[in-house]
Formats: sequence, C-alpha cells, structure tokens
Amino acid sequence: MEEARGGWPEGIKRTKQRRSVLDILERSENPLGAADICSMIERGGGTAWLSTVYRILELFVKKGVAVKTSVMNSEMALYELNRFKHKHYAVCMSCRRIIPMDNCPMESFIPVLEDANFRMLGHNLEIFGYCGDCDPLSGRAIFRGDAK
Amino acid sequence: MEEARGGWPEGIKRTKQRRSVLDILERSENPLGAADICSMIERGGGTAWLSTVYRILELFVKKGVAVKTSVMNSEMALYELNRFKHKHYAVCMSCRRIIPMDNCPMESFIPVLEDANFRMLGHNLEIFGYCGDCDPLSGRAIFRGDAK
DNA sequence: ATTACTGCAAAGCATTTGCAGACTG
DNA sequence: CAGTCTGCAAATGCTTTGCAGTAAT
Repeated sequence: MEEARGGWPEGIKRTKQRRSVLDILERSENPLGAADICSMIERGGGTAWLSTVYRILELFVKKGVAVKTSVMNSEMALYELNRFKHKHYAVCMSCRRIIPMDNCPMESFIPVLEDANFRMLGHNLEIFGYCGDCDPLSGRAIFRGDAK
Repeated sequence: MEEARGGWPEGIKRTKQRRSVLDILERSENPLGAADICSMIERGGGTAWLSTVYRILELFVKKGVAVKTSVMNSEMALYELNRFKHKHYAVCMSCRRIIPMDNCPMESFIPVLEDANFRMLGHNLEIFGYCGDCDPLSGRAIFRGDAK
C-alpha cells in the first residue's frame, strides 16, 4: 500500500538532511546502517552528521516511514523504508551479503534460494506486534504522532 | 536432535563458569543476554565476570552449542541453546516480552498468537547460511573446530 | 607442569544526548 | 518570529581485548 511517498510523509518537517535520508532509503533495495547512509550522503555531495542521521532514522521509524531491522550477526542496526510487506532476507554468514526476497510466503522461498545459489543452514522468524498487556488497541493508527 | 548434552559438549574444557552458563541456557526457554546470564549466575551463588560470560558465549556459538539471536528492537545480543530447530518468536514492541513458538511452520502460528493474545503487526524472517561465493561446501560439519 | 581460562581494567564501537547556532514554516 | 533541527562534542552502554594470576587436564 502506498503512503504519502512521492510527496512527503505527513507530519515531518522538510530539511535537506531528511530529504537525503529518505531519498537514499527509497533507492535502496537493502537495509542500510546509519553510517552507510551518512557516507552515501557525503558521497553525493551533501552533508549530514552521524548523530543527525540517527535522529532522522529514529523519527522515520516512529512515524512508520522506515523500519529498523536487525540482521543476524550484525552488530549494527539497519534501517529500510517501510514498504508494508513481508521482509525476508537471506544473509550470508560469511560476507554478510543480503539477498532480499520480496513476496515471500514460507513455502516458496526455497527455489529462490537455490536460484541465488544460497545454502540455507537455518532461518529465524521474528514477529512483532503487541502482547495482550501492552496493546494500545485504540482506533488510532499505530506509530502516528505520539510523544517520545 | 540431541547433541552431547546431558554429558558435555565435545572439545570444550569444563570449568565452573562454563557449567553455569550452559546450565542456565539449558533451563531457559527464552534467549538471554550476557548480563542476564551473569546476574543469574551470581543469584545462584556463583561468580562470573561479564567479560568471561561473553567469552564463553562466543565459544559456545563457535562450537555450535549456542546460537546468537538478535531480537527486534533490542540493543543487546541474545543467546540461547542451539536446539537444532526453527526459532520463532513473537516479540512485544512495548515490553519486549518474548513468546517462543516451537514447531512452527508459517501457516500454523496465527492460532498460537491468538491464544497468547498477541496482535501481530508484522514479522521478519531471516535466513542464514552461505551464499555461492562463500560456501565452504566441505564434508566437514558446520561450526566444528575451525580457528577464529 | 603445561596450557588454557578467568578476574579485572581499560579500550572500542555503535548509538544517544546536550547545547548553541541555523533553518523551516 | 517561534519552534525545531542540525552540527558538534561528549557521554553512555554493550562488547571486546590485554595481561597476570588461577585452575583444569
């Protein structure tokens, strides 16, 4: 489902740095670390301090524009655009290469892995949401405009 | 499939601290952080420095006795016994509670979540293994006795 | 006895926070 | 113009590393 993207996400002030970060996230197939994003901005001629990138990413996550992904055995937090679909990755335990697998019901990814010449040793499924004790269960949309 | 457990994992020297860590991992349903393990040992009357626990966990992972799990939105690395089966968790985005789901093919976990009164907002599947360029593809068992 | 492991201290990274100046709406 | 965001620096928290003494085989 498309969001306000193409335009600009609702409730986020437009700055040069935020434009850059969103632009990079939109272009990237793979999740990126804050440092990656920072150096990509610099390579593109822009400037953005690392702490600023962190703050922007945190904001994007809070607004539901991006999601924070922890990829197995990586020390770094990775971020990617919230594309509102399943996120499935094959992560190489050696070089950390990430093979993204879109549209991926459980039963169909084996062929994809074989095509990618990837030997699966195991997998890990994480489900996120709210348990009974914590569910805000309101009519409000999740992630929208609540204080820090 | 059972390993040398109940006995002692092959190729690991027996020390008080390692016994403690393995014991705790065996008893725990959920993945644990190094600090958790450390304080559990102290609560049990033992002693184990945090750095020692980290070293032990690193060793266990290298030997295939434990696996390192990164649970969504957690800053800490978590470790658990390698039980040689799928690892599926539901993680509460608010309190970080972890609901483990054993024996969990994709199509069957929805009822489990409903029983646990868990509202799923999304999920994340990670697959680990070796890509074509990195596959050691030897006859050797994975994780067994290779240098750091 | 030899070799490896642990306690402890200090370093290393990724991430966060505080503050003053700069920028957006 | 008011409120927020960014640059920058310093702090924080998890994890790693170095070294000397201690324990396991």
